[in-house]
Amino acid sequence: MAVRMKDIAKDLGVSIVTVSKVFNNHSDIGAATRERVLRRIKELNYQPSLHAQGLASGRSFMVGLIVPDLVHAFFSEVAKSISTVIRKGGYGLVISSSEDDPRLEQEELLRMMRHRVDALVVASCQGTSKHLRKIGGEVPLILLDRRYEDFETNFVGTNDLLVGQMATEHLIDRGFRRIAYIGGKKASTSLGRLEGYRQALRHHEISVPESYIVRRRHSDESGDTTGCQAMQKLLRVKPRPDAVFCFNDPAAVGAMNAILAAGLRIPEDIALIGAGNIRYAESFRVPLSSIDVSCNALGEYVGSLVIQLTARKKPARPKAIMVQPRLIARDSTGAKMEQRSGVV
Amino acid sequence: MAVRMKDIAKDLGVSIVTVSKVFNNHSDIGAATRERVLRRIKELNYQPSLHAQGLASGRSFMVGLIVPDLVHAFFSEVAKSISTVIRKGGYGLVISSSEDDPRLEQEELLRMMRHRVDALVVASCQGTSKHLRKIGGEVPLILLDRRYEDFETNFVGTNDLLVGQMATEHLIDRGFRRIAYIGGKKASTSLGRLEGYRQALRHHEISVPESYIVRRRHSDESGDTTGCQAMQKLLRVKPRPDAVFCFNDPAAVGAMNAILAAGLRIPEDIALIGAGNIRYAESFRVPLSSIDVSCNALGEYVGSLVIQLTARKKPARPKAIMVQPRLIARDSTGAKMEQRSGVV
DNA sequence: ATAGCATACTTAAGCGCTAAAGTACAGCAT
DNA sequence: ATGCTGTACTTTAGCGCTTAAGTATGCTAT
Repeated sequence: MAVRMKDIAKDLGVSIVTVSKVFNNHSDIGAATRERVLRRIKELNYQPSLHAQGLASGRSFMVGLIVPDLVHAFFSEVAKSISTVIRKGGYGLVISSSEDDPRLEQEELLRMMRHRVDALVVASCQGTSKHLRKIGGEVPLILLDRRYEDFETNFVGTNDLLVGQMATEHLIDRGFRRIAYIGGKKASTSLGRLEGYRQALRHHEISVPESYIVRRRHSDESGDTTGCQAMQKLLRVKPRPDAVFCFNDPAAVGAMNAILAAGLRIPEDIALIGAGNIRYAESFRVPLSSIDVSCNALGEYVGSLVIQLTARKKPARPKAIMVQPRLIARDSTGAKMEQRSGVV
Repeated sequence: MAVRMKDIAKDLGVSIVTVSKVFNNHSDIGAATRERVLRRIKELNYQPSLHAQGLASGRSFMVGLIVPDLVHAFFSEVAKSISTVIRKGGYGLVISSSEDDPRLEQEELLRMMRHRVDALVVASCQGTSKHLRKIGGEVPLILLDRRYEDFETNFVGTNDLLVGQMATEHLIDRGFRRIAYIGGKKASTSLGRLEGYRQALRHHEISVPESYIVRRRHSDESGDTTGCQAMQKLLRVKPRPDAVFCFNDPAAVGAMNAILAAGLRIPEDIALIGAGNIRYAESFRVPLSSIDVSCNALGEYVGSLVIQLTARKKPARPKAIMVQPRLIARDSTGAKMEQRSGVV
């Protein structure tokens, strides 16, 4: 088995607590002893057992993160960012994916509770906030990206209304009028962006048939497949839309494939805009216009919130932090080719 | 704090051990008591502390996974697959990313040791096998995707020689002769694929200048940027290559951007093939030919190996499992447009 | 009637650590 | 000499669980 404090203590003829105190930088240890212990720790490459530490101290120094899909570049990018930030605070990240399945998410939530994580970050795909409310009572909880109307807790995400407005406004700007929407069924991101889309259209007194609005489940896990199916449905609607706003980029990729497979051109026949500005967005068959949400910013907000929440004992008033979205116009909306950042 | 066995035991007037035995399905508990305990467990939504379980049992039921880059679709796909497989065996997955930085990888390795993971899966970016050898002595270790000449341990990955041969053969088949290679500096995948590339060329008695072979560091984390830079270098070589084999898909995307930015066409001016067949490979600006490596197969092999390794106490003879690669020809090598699987 | 045995539990010990309380001793003032 | 202080430790207890080793009870075979 691994080296224990006990081993080091025995080797040096001191008590276990002395070793513990050296390791945790307590002040009441003499310089000479400290030196000896430190050397031995290094020699044996001692690594404390997180099990024991967690059990004894009541803190795990672990943060849990549950996302709907790790392969979705948006979430892995955010995960990376969160991990980098909290690592500086001495926290580790336990990542897990719900595959956009509420049941699996619930299981993973419980698993995180078993880990006794010090804080929990969830991009939830639950239909209701019921389970999360319960969890929120036990451990500091931060909702990521998606939130619930009836559950006021810490939230870090985007102003989705604005995302929807910006995307739709951009399409209107570019002269499109028959603008369709592809979104998810439950996620608040989809709802917020849909509302923004509707407001923008209303503001410009553009009306579209309800059949222009297609919403599907499993919009994040394998969003491209769903996006493709949704687009195929839209292609059958008369009059055919001349532009589509997809609530996320994977869906937009799927839509792109469907449009091109139908022999139509982007943006000449149908323009396309997504949201998230994922890695490779500019490298798709038609470089994809998107509403950028800074993953780094999200990760940093989450990270500092984690530090805050774990520091205080009294539950603080829930905080909602929103990252401002930003339009990135590319070919798929006929915007002028901008310099590709991938080209150095 | 969370509910403990102690609470349930007190509520029911039984001993803690009785509760533990019910929870772990021991046979020596009466049906009535079992029933009562089970009900109370459910009522209180009891979740055992992994800290305590791990400490007492010496097993953590955790598997560690360290990859160079979570945003690289190949690794997140494999992570997903591994997680799915080992979950069935009662194991959880702790994922962490090294950002293609050997120092960070070493830190994460140590963190995993602190977790006392029951097995460790690493797609390593270390220059040498030194640290990994040490780790391998302490916990069942599985190298994923990349291996070391001088370290015979469990390995799950691809036949890289074959990957290189298949890609190069395909380019030769398609009539290209001035074939360049873009790869990484250290990773065994890059070395193996390079060797396959060389063998294929030799076999067809094609010789290329050494300047056709470009190798860069950080080929996985942000591989697209590196691929782009490498391609720019290749574009300056005279005579210009008419085809490029990139050792992974992100690099190929970067190369693609560089070629198109230079005003050249794919595959008319330069053909391109990658490896990994990542999600979206068919959705890039030019649908990308690639050598497919089944992420699911990798995940399943890793998963069953984990189960095997954790089951036995004696260290078994190291196993090397290789997934057979498969050519997926798309537009970027001028292959006939195949049906896009994204279109249903 | 009694040993033998299975059934259904409990008690005891310990996993590796931490936090709190205790102790020994030197140096100093009174 | 006595008490007081600070320094440098050690002892004790306990975190929540598991494993192994009891123990009490009723049932069966002889």
